Amino acid sequence: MKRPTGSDVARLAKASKSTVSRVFNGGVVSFEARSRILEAAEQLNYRPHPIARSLTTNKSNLIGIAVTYLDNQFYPEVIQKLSDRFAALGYRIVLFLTHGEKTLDPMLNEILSYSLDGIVFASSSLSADVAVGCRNANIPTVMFNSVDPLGRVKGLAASNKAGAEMIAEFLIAGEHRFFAVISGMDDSSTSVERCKAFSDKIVSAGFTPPQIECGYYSFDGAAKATRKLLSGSKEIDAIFCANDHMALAALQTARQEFGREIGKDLSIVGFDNVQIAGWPAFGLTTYAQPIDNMINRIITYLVDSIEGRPGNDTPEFVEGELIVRESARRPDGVKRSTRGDHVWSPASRP
Amino acid sequence: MKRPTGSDVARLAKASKSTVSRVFNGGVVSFEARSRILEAAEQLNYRPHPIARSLTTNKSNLIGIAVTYLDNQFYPEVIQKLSDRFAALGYRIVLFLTHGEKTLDPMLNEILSYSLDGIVFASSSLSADVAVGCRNANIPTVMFNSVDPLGRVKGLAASNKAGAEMIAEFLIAGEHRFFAVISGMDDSSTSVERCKAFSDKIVSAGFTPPQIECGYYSFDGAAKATRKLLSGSKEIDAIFCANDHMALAALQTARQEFGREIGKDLSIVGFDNVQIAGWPAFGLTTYAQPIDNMINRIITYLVDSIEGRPGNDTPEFVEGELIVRESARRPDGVKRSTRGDHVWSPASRP
DNA sequence: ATGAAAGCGCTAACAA
DNA sequence: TTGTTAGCGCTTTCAT
Repeated sequence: MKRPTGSDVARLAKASKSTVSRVFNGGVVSFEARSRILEAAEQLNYRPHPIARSLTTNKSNLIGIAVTYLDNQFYPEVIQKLSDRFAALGYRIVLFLTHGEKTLDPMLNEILSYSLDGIVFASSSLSADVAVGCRNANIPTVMFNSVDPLGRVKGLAASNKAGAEMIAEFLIAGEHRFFAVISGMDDSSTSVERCKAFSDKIVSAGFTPPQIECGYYSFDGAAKATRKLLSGSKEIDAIFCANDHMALAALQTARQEFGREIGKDLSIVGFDNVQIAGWPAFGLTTYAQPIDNMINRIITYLVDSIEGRPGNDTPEFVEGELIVRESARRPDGVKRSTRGDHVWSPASRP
Repeated sequence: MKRPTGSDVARLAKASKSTVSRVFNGGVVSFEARSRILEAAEQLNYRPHPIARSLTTNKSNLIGIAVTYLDNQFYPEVIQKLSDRFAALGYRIVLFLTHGEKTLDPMLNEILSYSLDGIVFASSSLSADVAVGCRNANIPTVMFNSVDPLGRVKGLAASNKAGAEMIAEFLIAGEHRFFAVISGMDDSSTSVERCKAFSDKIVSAGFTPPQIECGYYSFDGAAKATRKLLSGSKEIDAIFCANDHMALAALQTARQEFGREIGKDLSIVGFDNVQIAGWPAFGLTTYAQPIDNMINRIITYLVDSIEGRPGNDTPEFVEGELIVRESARRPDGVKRSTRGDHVWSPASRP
């Protein structure tokens, strides 16, 4: 009836608790004892109790992931991959879904309550302060897809600057003239970096500074921003969106409500390369974050920290590539990548 | 340096461990003692250790969610909602992402290893056996979106039969003639029920039995199925897909590769009403699962079970409604719902 | 190679 | 109302 304990097994196998423990932890145990214990365990359907174990080992084998909304497909993708990788290492994922709360204390408290072995903040719209709080509580912490501007906690992000600049160059090479930007949140380092780099490049190339509208990282927000942009007097022919989720909204709004032909009389470029971006209905040209690479580094950093090895604590930026599809007019120099999709880089210009 | 314990607080506050415990568990404590302890706790930055607590209370406050792929947007939505609701009740979600493994034992083992207070299996493509295993290990378990054909474990699903029948009637009323079905997995009760109910209705109305192709619940699988369907000799004018994820694939494939005008010369209907289905690019007509209602019941059942109250152990089927958009030719009788979208039901036929 | 004993941080009887 | 005591199930010295 009750869940069997190590003592039960010990008793049945005529061994001691310690030996039972050793069997389940790879300790040295004689062949005889081991098989007796294994058999007893089998018979009782025994499984070590992870919580009791955690109490002594001080390890929970739980990794937290904090994300905001899951409707931006980027995050489910990240969760999926993180979960797979961590599972292979014996860790499980505990989810902290937030809603962009501005009062962070209760949330921090929540997170710290669970004795996590590590946590990754995968939300570009969550203040770095919570991550810093975790860091200060000595739990291995890493920010994904955004970084603490003050460098107080490990961060890992795509090279927003390089990506946004490449997009600007791509659009310029594609002979666009009037640029616009749909930004995420004003307090998101990710959005700010992407938009600024894009604008700077455009301006330094001698074009009118892009009109910038905020899409609040949401579908509806981006749709609204698009309406504002396209109803204005300016003849915008290229929109850069701070992420794919918003780009998808912009694309559809422009197409359905303004009759624009995407990739012909209006180009739209996103950032992230979520799966949906490649769907036939969209064919979104976008900057692909090198997710696998980023995940690898996260895992390495976290596992190193958990196991007490010193990690590289500085924020890292990883370069991705521009995936060219149909949502933006193509300049020369688009090449087929080994994976079968098309890419472009300034260097590949003829 | 080290995390402070209840004893530390007790010492500093000149009280006993028990009193400290009481303070953090809503026990009766004198005002004086309480404030002394709270102050000491604050000063030491003390927080009860959940793992130690779990060991005595036998509650982990952890709820497992097992899902397969997250690229079907239905599941992120479910996770989001479950997480929100459970969070409000003080539970956290630990994620078990599977990949349709056919060897269930290691997975069951994994799940049972964590001492979860409850678990919800939210995957129509995962065998009921794992859920039954959990049930047998005495952990409150519920299947979401699928049920155990043998009724060994609590299940909660949309009324697949009612939904699929309604879709069939809808399409018949819309004067379609040649029907096809894209099914999920053959061993998924959900898919089987939906497809069978649809076919039965079509046949009993005197039409040719629908051609059925398997889409394996995946985007690519459904795209392939669509190609098969539309390249065939039959002049199919309506496709019912066992879920939205596949319907979205079918819709795009038919549109892009076969030049079909969706809602005009080819109607496509899905099942689930995921957010994306409502996007302008798709306007997918689909049967909406009453997710909130279902989630409510799951929570109630699980919490009741956890707290030792007897729950209703029989599988439940909840009725949803048919959301009418543009992907299928409309019969008469479509009405505007209070939420602003359009619905249809056989009863509303003129 | 094995066992005895201590203790992880907490809660829960019980006694006072 | 408070404190004392005894575990929860496990790992981990330390002897043997």
